[in-house]
Amino acid sequence: MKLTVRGEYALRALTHLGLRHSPKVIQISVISTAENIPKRFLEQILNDLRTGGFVESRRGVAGGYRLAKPPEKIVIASVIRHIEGALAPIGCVSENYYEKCNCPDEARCALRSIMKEVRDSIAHLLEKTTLADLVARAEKLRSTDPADADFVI
Amino acid sequence: MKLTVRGEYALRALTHLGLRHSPKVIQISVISTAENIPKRFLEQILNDLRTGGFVESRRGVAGGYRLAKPPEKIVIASVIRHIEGALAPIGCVSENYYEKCNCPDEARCALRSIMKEVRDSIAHLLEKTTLADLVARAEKLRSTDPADADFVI
DNA sequence: AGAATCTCGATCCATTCAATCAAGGATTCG
DNA sequence: CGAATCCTTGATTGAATGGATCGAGATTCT
Repeated sequence: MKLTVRGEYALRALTHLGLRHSPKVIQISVISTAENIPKRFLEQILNDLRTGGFVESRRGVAGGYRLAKPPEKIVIASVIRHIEGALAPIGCVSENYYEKCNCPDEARCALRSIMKEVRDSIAHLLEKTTLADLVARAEKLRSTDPADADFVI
Repeated sequence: MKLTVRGEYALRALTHLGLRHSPKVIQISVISTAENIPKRFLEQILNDLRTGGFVESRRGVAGGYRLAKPPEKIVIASVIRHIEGALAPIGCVSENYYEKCNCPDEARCALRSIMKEVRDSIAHLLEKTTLADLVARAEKLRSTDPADADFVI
């Protein structure tokens, strides 16, 4: 699994929405400045998250985005799969995005068997983690180290 | 971590050499045809593995490649790091290829804390796996399912 | 109507990947 | 020695991907 900037932005935006989860919507520009994400790019990403069913939008003057379901129901693995594609380090061990590789005999490929284990450990971790966990961590981390916490330039 | 075709080829070539580990060298063209890897490309990759200290070469008529050290000493994580770069899914949690990310506060980034766990589980798995393990798996897999094993077209 | 905001497709540029090519050196065998 | 064989190095190509921006259109509120 490789998380591109796109995926990173998606998860950071979701965390932002999760921390302020409510029926009220939040504008792209607010998230953009708070999270330091290029606005136009974030636009694309939020739209993508919408078609994936993770957020919902409201247009017009008081428009913006909010989560489409409670944070506990948003599984990180699903988000990454939707934005980035396979979790697996190589196509031939992916469950959701399988691709045949060109090795002589896939069923007896030793590399494949190792990579399968890598995939499983990644998937296991990310399947059990939800946006609620991310939000909880964010809240916990926010309160740590209050000494430096004030040093925001 | 994402394994490109380049890394896949590198590990398959190493496995090939590992299965036939001896002072005698094996030619590029032999590995190329046996493993179904484009010869010119494999040339590049083996050369790269040589500068990484994983294999050594012998020139001339009876030239070729062999492992530079016993399979037990060749750690898969090192190979992947040399060929592909970071194991971590995102730069800001990489131990060997750290890159700062643009989130407002890296030390309190919830995403980073999750990705750190992913990185650790990947690294743990690949650090403890050596080429000897890969070879052992290959040998074990070779003997399974002997019914279909003969059907090589 | 008009302003604010999301929507959606087109486009751009830089980088990476996979692969090939070309020229040259080194080595060994006969 | 000379030729075959093979490694070495660097350049290059073509396709795909990633990051980002733009512009016009649709929607909603006031």
